[in-house]
Amino acid sequence: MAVFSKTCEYAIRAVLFISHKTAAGGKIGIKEIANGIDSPEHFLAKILQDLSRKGIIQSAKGPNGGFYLDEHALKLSLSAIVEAVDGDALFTGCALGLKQCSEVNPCPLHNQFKTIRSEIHNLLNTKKIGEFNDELALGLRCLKK
Amino acid sequence: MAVFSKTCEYAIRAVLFISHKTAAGGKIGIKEIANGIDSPEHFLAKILQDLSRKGIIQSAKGPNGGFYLDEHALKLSLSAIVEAVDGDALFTGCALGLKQCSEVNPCPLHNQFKTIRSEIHNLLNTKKIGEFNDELALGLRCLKK
DNA sequence: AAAATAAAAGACTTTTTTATCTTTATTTAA
DNA sequence: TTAAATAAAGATAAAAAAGTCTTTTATTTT
Repeated sequence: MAVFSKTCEYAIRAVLFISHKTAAGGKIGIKEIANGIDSPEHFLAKILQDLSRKGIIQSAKGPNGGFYLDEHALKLSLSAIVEAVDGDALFTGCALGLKQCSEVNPCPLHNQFKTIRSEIHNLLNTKKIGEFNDELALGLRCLKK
Repeated sequence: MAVFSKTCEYAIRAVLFISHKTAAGGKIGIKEIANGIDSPEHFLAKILQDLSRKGIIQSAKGPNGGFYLDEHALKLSLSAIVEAVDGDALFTGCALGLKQCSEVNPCPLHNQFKTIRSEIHNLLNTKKIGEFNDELALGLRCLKK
């Protein structure tokens, strides 16, 4: 199993791509995004529509339209994307799938995974959408293949 | 997204249950296991058949038959179960799903997730199947609900 | 040898995830 | 005000994961 769903992988890659490509203002179209992150265009469209409805990214129709990020969106952390797409199971769920697993009723892996989950949550909370722009511009980080 | 697939969650819970229930020798049947970990019986049967084929657990047909663990199996770590069921994507895959993500061609989250992945791998490598028996016997750890 | 027991195997169904294709609505610019 | 551009929405489809049910095979006990 992967850490994130395919949908969430595409979502994160797309948002970072939009951030990087529109850092100088302007918008970017779905075709260019799908191509830039190597994802199926129409499937990605659905994902971005959803993120747009949830206010995580912005969009505009018509000529010169496309996707972009507003001031608010730029300050969001990666966990906002993950929670919007995959929910909070990764941060709060039991590793062994037990609904009632808790401090007082722990599964065998409860304590160990509590630590790991909080590390993941902390990492995704700390990393902001816009903070990868520079390295992406320099070609030091990859979002496709 | 959860950390493990549902199949893998059942697999881990079932193997720990078998270990605990057969610690004194003897075998345990699929019905009792499914009931003990709150999983669908026939679905679990398939999972255990697979683990049995792969030598991670043992089984015997006929009256007084059932599932059990041999000497070798008891020494295995949880990562053996995870790798058998979910493969090694959790330990080696790119968080953003990029096939060619690597040290020289890293995704934006490569370094952070390298650490997290190795912590998970280390945890699962360290924990042995038999080491939960005592706490399970004392009712201090839960495998169902 | 027959009956009973229990896992193994096979066929099938349902649900979820991932993906594709077509049509509609909105906006801009000529 | 019409044509072009572009996201939004809807309808399917394909693939994978999860779950169920039935039949077969192997083993043991009587």
